[in-house]
Amino acid sequence: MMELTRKGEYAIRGIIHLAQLPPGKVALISEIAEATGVPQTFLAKILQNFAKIGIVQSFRGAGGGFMLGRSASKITLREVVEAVEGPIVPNRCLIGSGTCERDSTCGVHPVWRCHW
Amino acid sequence: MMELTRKGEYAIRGIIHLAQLPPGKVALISEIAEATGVPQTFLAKILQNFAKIGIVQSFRGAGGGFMLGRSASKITLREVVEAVEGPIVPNRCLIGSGTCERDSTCGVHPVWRCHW
DNA sequence: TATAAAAAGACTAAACTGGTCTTATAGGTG
DNA sequence: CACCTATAAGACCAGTTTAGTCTTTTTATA
Repeated sequence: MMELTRKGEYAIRGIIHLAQLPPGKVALISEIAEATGVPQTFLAKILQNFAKIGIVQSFRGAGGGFMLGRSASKITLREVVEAVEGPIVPNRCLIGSGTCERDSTCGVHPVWRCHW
Repeated sequence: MMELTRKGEYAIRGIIHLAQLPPGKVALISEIAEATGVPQTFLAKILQNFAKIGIVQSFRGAGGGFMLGRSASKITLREVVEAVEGPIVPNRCLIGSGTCERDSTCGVHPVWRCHW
């Protein structure tokens, strides 16, 4: 199934919710979870990860919460998806040269490479 | 990981092997498996499935084996991939209307739909 | 009939998915 | 300082999927 996982779908929903907030406003995880219909602790994990790579900013303690780490126009859907799902690439053998031992003999490799 | 599974990769290798044979020639599963570096019983499953949907033709008994079910030019990579991995669609909510209960309220849906 | 080959189906270990739960830590407030 | 509010971190878990293997059956040929 070449589909997003739940995690990917949830990540997008969360980011979009944050993007629609007035700039500078922080949102509680409980609020985001409720609005997006995502299990709160699961969404928290996702956003915590995003905080590490700068897509969102998090604030602990009273008055804390989450907001985007930079302006929405500088965050791509692809970036969000790849952050949770890993690189969008049709085949492992394209990730880097040397990762596939069939690289030199397999007739499929050059085709993938050319179309990607 | 938005990647092909092993099964998808193996399927492609198998089909390409068959496509490179002289037309009308049947290949033993053992031969295909060896040439493509795929575990034989696993590849057999894949090709047996392809036989059911007509992508390949199979012949049992002595002198049997596999060949393409139609000319290679009429078989698309997408068809092969979708046959093993399921439909290539980024999000479950696009599969059919009514499959997602957030359909009417979710701001993400129309975006997906429009770009797909 | 013997043999060669695919077909079918049961079975398995390991990894991944989609979470939950508990504890720790950081920041405000009185 | 004490207390409360929030995120952070990490252990844990059931269920599903992946990537196979193994055995038995069926079919075709010589």
